[in-house]
Amino acid sequence: MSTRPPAIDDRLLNTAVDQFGRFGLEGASTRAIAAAAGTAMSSITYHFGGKEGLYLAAARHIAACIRERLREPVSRSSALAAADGIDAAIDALMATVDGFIGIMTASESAPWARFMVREQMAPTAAFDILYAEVMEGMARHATSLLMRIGGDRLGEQEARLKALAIFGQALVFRVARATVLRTTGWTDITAPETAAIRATVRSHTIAILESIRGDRP
Amino acid sequence: MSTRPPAIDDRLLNTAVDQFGRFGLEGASTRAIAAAAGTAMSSITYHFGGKEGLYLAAARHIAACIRERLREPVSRSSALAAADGIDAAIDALMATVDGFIGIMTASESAPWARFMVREQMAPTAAFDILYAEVMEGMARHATSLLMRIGGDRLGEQEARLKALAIFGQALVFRVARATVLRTTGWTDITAPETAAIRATVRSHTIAILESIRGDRP
DNA sequence: GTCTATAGTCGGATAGAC
DNA sequence: GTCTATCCGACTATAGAC
Repeated sequence: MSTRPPAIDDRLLNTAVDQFGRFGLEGASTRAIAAAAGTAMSSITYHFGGKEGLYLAAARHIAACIRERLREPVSRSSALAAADGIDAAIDALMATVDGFIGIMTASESAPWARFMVREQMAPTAAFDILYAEVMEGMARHATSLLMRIGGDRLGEQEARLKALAIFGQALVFRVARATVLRTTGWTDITAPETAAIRATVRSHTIAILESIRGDRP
Repeated sequence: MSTRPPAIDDRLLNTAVDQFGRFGLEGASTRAIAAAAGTAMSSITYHFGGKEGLYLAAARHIAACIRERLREPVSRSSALAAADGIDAAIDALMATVDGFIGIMTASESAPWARFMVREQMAPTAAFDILYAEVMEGMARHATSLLMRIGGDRLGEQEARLKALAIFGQALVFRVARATVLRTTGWTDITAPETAAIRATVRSHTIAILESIRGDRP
């Protein structure tokens, strides 16, 4: 069985992520989504039960795409984290941050991000899906690594805030994309720009982690 | 002249920022905005020429609010930056970051952020207004301070990326608010939570700036 | 499963009363 | 300046042909 002709519900999901991300649940129109997916509007009713069902399915679709994209960095990070010692924890955290930078700079994440940020700032039931499937795991993983690095000098809540701030350094390059392009003069973020971002965020993160390590009494 | 009863166009602007931020330009309805502002829909036509005019006016309104809120931190930072030396530049940058954290944690920035992030990820003419009035100045200011701190070891483009990443640490606490609340267990971000965020971002930023200073040959 | 046709609601713009 | 009344297009949902 070839995978060439995408099933109609797959095409609906992809266009739904795009349109809902741009215009929101009430702003997007099922007419436009169906038309862009090359089908009739009533297909949405048939496959997803209606507009809201399609919206939640779009959230699950995004979560699955991100998990797929994170699979390799996460397993590499976990392998590194299996070793003992603070250096292993640092390497593991850097691998996770690298994976996150990869997503934030990839062009495919643009529609995901529009959808997700909307949910972050005005959450609906879709946020529960996204949090449980994507954010929670990353936050837990990064927090536990930071606590290993910080030892007993670092409380769990402090570690959580540090993890959020560290990821924020990469998040800005997706979420404030228009400002990034204007200030840098870039027209797009491709391989060389990603390398520059990676170098910046890596050096910052190393500086932050060294300062945690250096905080020992 | 008292300022007590807000003029109808002021009420329209505030509700417009909220509704456009939540639902976008096409998702929000002028009927709903007018109703929430306590007036007739045709007032929007009269005062702003239509839906699009109101949208651009909302962007200008946000820019004015943010500039007002940044006035004091910016002048403090500029005063600190007037002194010679790297330490003065570091103090000035920290003051700017502090001001930015203040906005990102303030509850009043929630509607501004919804509107602005939407423009960042799918820019319209409103982004030109926001960039020119708000982002450009902050980016330039922070970049020039970073170049003073880095000396000739730091290129302008590097400094720009560093500025973006540093601000990203604070941005995440507004833009990924739902995730922040879930992972920390907080129900809101008020004074004590802001203090914790401030401590985290300050310590990270100092570590980053020290690493730049330490990069000298 | 996918389509067309239809019903009922709500959208923005505009004209005109006051 | 602010309101009400009206126009017409676009929306979601649903019924039913094939």
